[in-house]
Amino acid sequence: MERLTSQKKIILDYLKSVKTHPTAEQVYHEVQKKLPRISQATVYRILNSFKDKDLLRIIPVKGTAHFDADISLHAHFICEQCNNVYDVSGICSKCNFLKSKKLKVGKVNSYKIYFYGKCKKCLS
Amino acid sequence: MERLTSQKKIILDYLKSVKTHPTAEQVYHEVQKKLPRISQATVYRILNSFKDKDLLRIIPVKGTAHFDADISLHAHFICEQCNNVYDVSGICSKCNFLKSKKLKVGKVNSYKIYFYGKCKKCLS
DNA sequence: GTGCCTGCAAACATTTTGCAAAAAC
DNA sequence: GTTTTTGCAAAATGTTTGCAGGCAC
Repeated sequence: MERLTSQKKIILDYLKSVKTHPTAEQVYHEVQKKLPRISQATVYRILNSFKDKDLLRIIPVKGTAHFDADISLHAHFICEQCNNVYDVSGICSKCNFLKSKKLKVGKVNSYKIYFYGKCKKCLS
Repeated sequence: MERLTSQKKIILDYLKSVKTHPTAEQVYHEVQKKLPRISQATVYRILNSFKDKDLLRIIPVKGTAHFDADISLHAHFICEQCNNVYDVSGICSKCNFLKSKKLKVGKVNSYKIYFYGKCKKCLS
């Protein structure tokens, strides 16, 4: 039976509370404020278990995983300058043909759309 | 001035010759057959320089970069079982609204579409 | 010959693992 | 009390870097 620990609660609460998409490192530093003795290994283990339970999605940015606890269908914008990740909603609903479950190459379970560019903050 | 070395030639030839999307490790092992003394560092350096010159695209699969020397606009299918990457053509041309250069969050330079699922080979 | 490029080894960043102690149930 | 989970440290993985020697020009 799985156990509900304060570490899991606090990590999930944190991820749900932010609109950004933090890395494991950022989760670790933020959660550390409430649990000073937590270790990075625990953060990674918990994030992986959440991923396995489909509680979050991973956005790969330059070889580093970013975590998104909003699993509703939406695209992401990745700033190539600051590496921050932003949500882009409304795009996926227009792409009906992306929803096809079969392709020549195999059976599709899911799809992802990523935009790359320069975010508002970095443009100014 | 940049110099044309046999390492660069052989790596690019290899990437152009395959329809798969090899990792740096796979490039290294393949190129090693022709250049037994090549090092992994050289492979990484050359792949990075090709990326900077826009000769190839990177497809991130579970934290590992796969390299695609076909830079024409196309989507990718990633098999969640064997981690192989396949091309999906014809999809992007249907997504005209993805070509918008402006989003609320910033200025778009490019976009990518990834499908995830189980490939033909792993299904059978 | 000059200066870019390579090979080697070491460093680096991110993530995973083994294990004993601690916490959840 | 039993079993899962944690913290710590070490290892594993993927990638980058410093530097001396080698090769392209």
